[in-house]
Amino acid sequence: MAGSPETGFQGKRSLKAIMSPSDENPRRKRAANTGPKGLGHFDPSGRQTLADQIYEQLHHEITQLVLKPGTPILEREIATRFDASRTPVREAVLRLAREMLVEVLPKSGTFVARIPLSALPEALVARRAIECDLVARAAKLASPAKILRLRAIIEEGREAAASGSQAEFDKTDSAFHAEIAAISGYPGLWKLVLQVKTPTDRFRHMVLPVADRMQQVVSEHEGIADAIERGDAVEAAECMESHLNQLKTDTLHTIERHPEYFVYDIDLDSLKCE
Amino acid sequence: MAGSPETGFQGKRSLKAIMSPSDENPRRKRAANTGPKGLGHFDPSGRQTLADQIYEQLHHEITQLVLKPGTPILEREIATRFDASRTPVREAVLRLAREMLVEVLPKSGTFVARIPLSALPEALVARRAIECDLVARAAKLASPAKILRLRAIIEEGREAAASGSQAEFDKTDSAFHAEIAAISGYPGLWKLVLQVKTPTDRFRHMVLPVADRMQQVVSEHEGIADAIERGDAVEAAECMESHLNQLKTDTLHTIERHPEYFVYDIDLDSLKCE
DNA sequence: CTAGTATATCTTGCATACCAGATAATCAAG
DNA sequence: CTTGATTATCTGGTATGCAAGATATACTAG
Repeated sequence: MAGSPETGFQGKRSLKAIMSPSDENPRRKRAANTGPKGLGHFDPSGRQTLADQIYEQLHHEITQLVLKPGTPILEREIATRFDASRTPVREAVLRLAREMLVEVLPKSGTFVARIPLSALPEALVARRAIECDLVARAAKLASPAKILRLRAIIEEGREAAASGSQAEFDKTDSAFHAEIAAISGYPGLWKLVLQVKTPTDRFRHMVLPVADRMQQVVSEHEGIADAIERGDAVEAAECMESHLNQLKTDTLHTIERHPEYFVYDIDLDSLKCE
Repeated sequence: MAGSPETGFQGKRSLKAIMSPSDENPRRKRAANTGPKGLGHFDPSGRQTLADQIYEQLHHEITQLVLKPGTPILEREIATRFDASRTPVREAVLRLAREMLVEVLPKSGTFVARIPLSALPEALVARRAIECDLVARAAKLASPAKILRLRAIIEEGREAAASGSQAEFDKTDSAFHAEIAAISGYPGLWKLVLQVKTPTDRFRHMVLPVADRMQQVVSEHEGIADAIERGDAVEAAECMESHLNQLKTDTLHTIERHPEYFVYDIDLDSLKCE
């Protein structure tokens, strides 16, 4: 799961606008575009701009820790790498800057950002608050069909775990949580979670790959799905909470192993408590 | 509250990097920038780029409903208005597009976005989930000093309400909720709330200005502050929830009065339930 | 050898120019 | 009058060029 949290708000015109009949001006003058009139012109629009592609690639490389914190980002170099000009690269870099994935020092340089320590507990709190709420709603609303889709996703995850493909597994993990958001009736909130989730994703990739963590996640997902199927909102929320709490494991140890990857904007000790 | 939800991730270099002493190359060649080495170079940096200014202005005008949904955004026109080129304007527009405040139809035009109906309940759910959690934590952590700051903000709100200044009042409202996030120990999560909050802000500006709504909000804020002061987490969360639930009022009525301002991506009826 | 200064050369921010695609006005045909 | 094709013209996406500021190296003075 690497893609952009939100694809933006682009779409294709679908309906012709109404002509304004009376215009005596002999000069051919294009009238102001009247804008989208039709309903539901939301178009996920396979159309992808160059900037989008560059953004996604860089986002992927940064979150997967291919590009390590501190690495310089040369706009010019990226441009040639993608055989494009600086403009779309700059667009992508600016998006990454707003997501705190890169830091840009004006007139100096751009670098892959270190992870602010504060982002880790914040991500935890936010995810718990939102996802526990969503999963509880999902438990009350789930239809058999939806539950089957959930089971299917879990099964994909089991296969990915068996084949040891971390990347593939991560995708199913995202899909699982996104599907719960969808079942709960608020699919749009998943992209909110995606935003806060990013720092923890980067973090996860620097912890030693623990062998059976994937299988453990699969069984936790099953527990959540079971609770949803039973319609047990409280239990579902509790499962989700303990599932998310697993993110805390190895935190301190990992930070000690890669101290140069973090920004110490909060006290290290505050990570221990709670 | 109109400012950008997040200022980005820009900062000034503060520490000189270490020189690499051995470089026999007689040609003057500037070595790659070594990037930020010092800790905590986060610099809110009064420095504001042209694009930032344009973004903030447009953001303000859109959320305050000065620019109504459907209004065309002419990059060229905006550029001349701000006496700048298209480049920074484009930057600003792209940011607005990602926040769903404008829709850009490639090669056709850019328009102030209509409000997706789905965004309203989503904002409610997200805010309840996050802010109820935060206020409960705040209730457990609040120090007398923090509570005084909260009271001060409430008082500012009361004055703004008395003078009937909606804009001023909105600022204090944002400040109140932001302060609670700060007290809870997760100030960064307020910007998350700001994101989902935007559509409801636009919505609020098209409902007839109800006379005493501001005073009512003040007393609700007081109730929340009281609960926090007593350290009653449960009561605080409940107060916050009912406070946020007030956003639902007049929903359907307002939508009927301005049907052209919305995108009907979900069923109207689904707004009634719950 | 050390410390401070000067300068070459990099960087990002902004301005301008160009292009393909989309729209609206006009025209032609039924 | 309606419908479809034509074309001028506008739009956003991209490429390129210039300027101000920041850094690393070379240089100078002690």
